[in-house]
Amino acid sequence: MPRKARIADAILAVLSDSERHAWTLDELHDGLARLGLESDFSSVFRAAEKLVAGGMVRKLFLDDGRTRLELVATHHDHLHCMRCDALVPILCEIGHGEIVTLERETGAAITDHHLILSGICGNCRAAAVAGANDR
Amino acid sequence: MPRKARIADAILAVLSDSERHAWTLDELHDGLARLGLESDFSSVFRAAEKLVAGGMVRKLFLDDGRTRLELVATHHDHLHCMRCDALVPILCEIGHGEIVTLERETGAAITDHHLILSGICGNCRAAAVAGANDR
DNA sequence: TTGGGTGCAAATGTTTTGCAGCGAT
DNA sequence: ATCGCTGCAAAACATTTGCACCCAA
Repeated sequence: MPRKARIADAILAVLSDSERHAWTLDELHDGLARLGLESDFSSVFRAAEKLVAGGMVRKLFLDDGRTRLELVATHHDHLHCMRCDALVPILCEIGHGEIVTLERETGAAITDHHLILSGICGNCRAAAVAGANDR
Repeated sequence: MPRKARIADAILAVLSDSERHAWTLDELHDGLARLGLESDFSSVFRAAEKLVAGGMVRKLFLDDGRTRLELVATHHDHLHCMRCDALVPILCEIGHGEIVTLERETGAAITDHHLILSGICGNCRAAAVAGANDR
C-alpha cells in the first residue's frame, strides 16, 4: 500500500474544527500549517478533491468566486455574513411540499437545492449592538 | 461628453433576449458578435460591471465558477438544469414568515436570499420523455 | 516492486487592470 | 479640451494538471 494520507486526515481534522463551518482551500492550507503540517497547496487541493469524490466533503460556491469546503452532514442551508464573511449553517426551511409545487409549476425534476441567505450573522449583530452601547 | 456606450446598450439588448435567462461574459461577448457588434472581451466586462453598479444587471454565481448576468427584475430564484445548463427563473417560494423565523432562531439580520434548485428543467424533461417514446 | 500520496512547477480558465487612443460634447 | 468608452495587452487569481519522487505494504 502507498503511504498514509496525512493531508486528507488533517483536512478532516481542520474541517471538524468548530471555529469555522466552511473553509476555502487557502484557509485549509493555512489551517494545516497551524496544525504543524506544512504542505503544498496542490496536495491540499488533490486531497480535498478525493474527499469530495468519496462523499466526505462537500463543495460550496459563494458570491466571491472562491470554493468552500464543508464536512458532509444532514442537509442544511447557509447564511453568508456580509460583515465577517462567515458561513453559518441554517436549518432548512424548504419543505417537500414547496419542491413538489415548483416541480408541478415548472415541469422540472428537482433533485437538490441550496438556499443562501445574506445578511449579518448573530455574532456580528450582537457585536454591533454592544459597540453601539459603548458609545 | 464621451462617446455613446454602444456595448452597454447591446448588452442590455442581449440580456432582454428571451433565448436565455442569464448569460456568462463569454456568452454575452458572443451574443454581441451575433448582433453584428464586434467588441473586446474586456470592454464587455467593463460595460457589464457598470450596469451592475448602476443596478440594471445582477451577477449570479453558480457551481461552475462562471459569473452569470441577468437583467434586474422582481425577486425570483433559479433552477439550474444539469442537462442543458440553462438557468430558469423560478417564482420565489420563501415567505416573509420563514425569514422572520430564521432571524429569530439565529439572531441574524437577513437582508437577501437566493435559492438555487438543481435538476432537469421542463424542456429537457419533456425532450427526454419524447426521446424515450421514440425508441 | 508497486501504487497511491506528495511537492514543485507550470498550465488553465476566468476575471481584472494599465494604458493609450478615440469620439461626442 | 474633456471625460468616459473602447481595444489591446498583460496581470491577477483561483483552480487544475504533469511529472518525478517518496513511502509503506
